[in-house]
Amino acid sequence: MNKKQRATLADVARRAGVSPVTVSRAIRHPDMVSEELRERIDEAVKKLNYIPNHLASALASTRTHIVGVIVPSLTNGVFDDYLGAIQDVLNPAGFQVLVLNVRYSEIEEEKAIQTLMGYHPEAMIVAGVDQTPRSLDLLRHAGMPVVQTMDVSGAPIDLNIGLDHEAAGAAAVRHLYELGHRKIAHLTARADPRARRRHAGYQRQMAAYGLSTEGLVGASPRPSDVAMGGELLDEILAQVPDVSAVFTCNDDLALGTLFECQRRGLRVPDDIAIVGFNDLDFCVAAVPTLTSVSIERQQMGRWAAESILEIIRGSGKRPKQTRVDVGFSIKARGSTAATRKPARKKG
Amino acid sequence: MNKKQRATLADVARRAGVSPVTVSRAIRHPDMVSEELRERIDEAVKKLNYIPNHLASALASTRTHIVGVIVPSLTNGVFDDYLGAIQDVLNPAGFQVLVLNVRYSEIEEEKAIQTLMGYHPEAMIVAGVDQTPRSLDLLRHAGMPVVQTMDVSGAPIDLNIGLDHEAAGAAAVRHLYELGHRKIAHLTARADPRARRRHAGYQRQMAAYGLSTEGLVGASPRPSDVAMGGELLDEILAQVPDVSAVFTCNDDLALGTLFECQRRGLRVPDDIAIVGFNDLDFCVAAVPTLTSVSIERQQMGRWAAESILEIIRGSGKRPKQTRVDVGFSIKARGSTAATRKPARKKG
DNA sequence: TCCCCCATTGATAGCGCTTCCAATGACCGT
DNA sequence: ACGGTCATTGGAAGCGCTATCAATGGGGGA
Repeated sequence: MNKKQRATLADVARRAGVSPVTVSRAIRHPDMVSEELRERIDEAVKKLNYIPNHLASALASTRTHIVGVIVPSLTNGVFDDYLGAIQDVLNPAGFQVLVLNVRYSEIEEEKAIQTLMGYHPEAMIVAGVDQTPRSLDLLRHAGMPVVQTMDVSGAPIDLNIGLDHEAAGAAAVRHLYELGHRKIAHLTARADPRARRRHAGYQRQMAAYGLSTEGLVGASPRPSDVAMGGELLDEILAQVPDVSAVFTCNDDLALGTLFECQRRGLRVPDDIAIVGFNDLDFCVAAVPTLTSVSIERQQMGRWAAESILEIIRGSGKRPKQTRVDVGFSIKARGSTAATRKPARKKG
Repeated sequence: MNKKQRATLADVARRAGVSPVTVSRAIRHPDMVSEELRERIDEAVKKLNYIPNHLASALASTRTHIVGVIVPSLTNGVFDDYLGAIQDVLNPAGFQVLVLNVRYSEIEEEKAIQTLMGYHPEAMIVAGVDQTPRSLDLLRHAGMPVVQTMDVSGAPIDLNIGLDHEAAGAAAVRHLYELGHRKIAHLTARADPRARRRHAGYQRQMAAYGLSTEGLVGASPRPSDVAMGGELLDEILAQVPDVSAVFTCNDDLALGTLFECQRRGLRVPDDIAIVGFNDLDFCVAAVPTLTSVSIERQQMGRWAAESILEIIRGSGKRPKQTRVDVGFSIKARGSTAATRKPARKKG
């Protein structure tokens, strides 16, 4: 660790015997500088280990080339795929993605938006549509493109891509109903707004079928993990021993449910059918394979990033499409395969 | 989206009828400003929705309050816990963590380090000790504290906290050997340097026991996922049908292995024992529960962050300890429970 | 009562870079 | 040979903020 300050543009200029402006140009628009100087400058850059100061450059040009992204979690593969897609579009275009993880906390999200704005990003991508009034206000007056993803409820701030979680929850119930299930449980961990909508969809569809949900909803305030799936299933079984299917708010809980069934000797899907949410990679590997609601997380990320580029490059022109519902699809697998007959109890 | 520029310090000053310096002070050192002015300024800040420009402030003060963190992946819970711990220390101290995910690519890592340095972070935390020569050079001359985490091999650049993956790999083998296993397989996905060391430890320990590893190593160049665990187990079984135990380079593969056993009707641990790595949350939920090598990812993150704060606050003084081996521990669970007797084949 | 000290506020000078415009000289056509 | 054009290069100003030091005035001690 040498204590000497990092080299600046001026240092490079001095060493190459040119003016600072020329160095700046040689780096950003090499074709505007004669070959001779360019080489001399490149050499000086190497020699001095010069790395442009992004803060100074951003300040002077009022172009930060930063896009702020707020995610509520990094614990599962969902946001990894999503972020990956965003970066794959933005990085090659010369933009840096600044990610803040707010761990499903509205207060952290408010702070994160504020922090992010301090960096003057050129656009912002936030997950969900349920920001606090203060957050909404900040975003609305941010003076930059804002994309809300993952959800399509309500009136978007600006651009919006997502899916209808209420419909997805209802569809999961429908899937099970059509397979003959009537006692359908719902398990949900610390419920973010989207999980809550899925729950609402479950309730609505159950009601539409005239089915009671009493004793069939297992909820925990803790963040979800696999073990919780088992715990919540325990609770349900204690109240409704003949529950025949479980729809969980995410795949972790689905996996935990599957394990708990194995532990108890309940056959899946014969005794209990399971539907998860997100369609993470382990769904196809599990035994039996897990039915899950698949969502287009990569597409959401890609679209958000591409729309932003379009706006920035088009100097503010709005893209023709500002709102997209990417839908969802139920990947029907082993955990909801048609069963020959009710095999347990009361059959 | 209003197009008008964001308010600046000067705008606030004008509105409050004070000088810009006073506004700056009122925001950063409120107790240095009289109550009356402070109130007037606060009001102006609110009214104008003023958010300090972090870039300008960092440039002027040469304090960015940024700590750069490079992670090789976000796909599993490992780096989530780690990042969470880092943020929990750094954020309250007024530092912003800038995370770059390099997806296990050395080239991306090189670029990420360069990018990060453009932001003039006050410290850097990188995962692993296997940076490219160019990366090492950049980090060594970065003129800031650098913490390498997750591994302890070789000569650290600066600070270092991690564990000995070679020893961990060997310990996993020892655990299985002592339970009577002799045909111990190793499964590994796209191998980052740490996974490679675990593999080396496996090889060393097998050799120490005089055991052959022929046909017992399943490797894939693809990034790991749960399904791959099954595929690799298939390969092993094709070559060594009487394999009795499997050590995987991570828990995803372990889970996939478990599922594959279930699919094939192989009993775990009676027919095949399994040891994973990382001890992710699902290990305790699986049936049987999965034995795994537990690592102190939160502690590594916390220590890295705390050491950085210590150095920054102590104006460069080195902490007494600059290198820590946090070790590892094998969480012995159901998947390696002692079996009564060899139950399959050749028994 | 006078002076010193401290608390409060402001003026000035950059941080490292880019934008904008001017200056230079080579080359061209006529 | 001369004005004009283009390709290069440099100078000056300033992005929004903070560090530094100066200026102001009130209060307390001698």
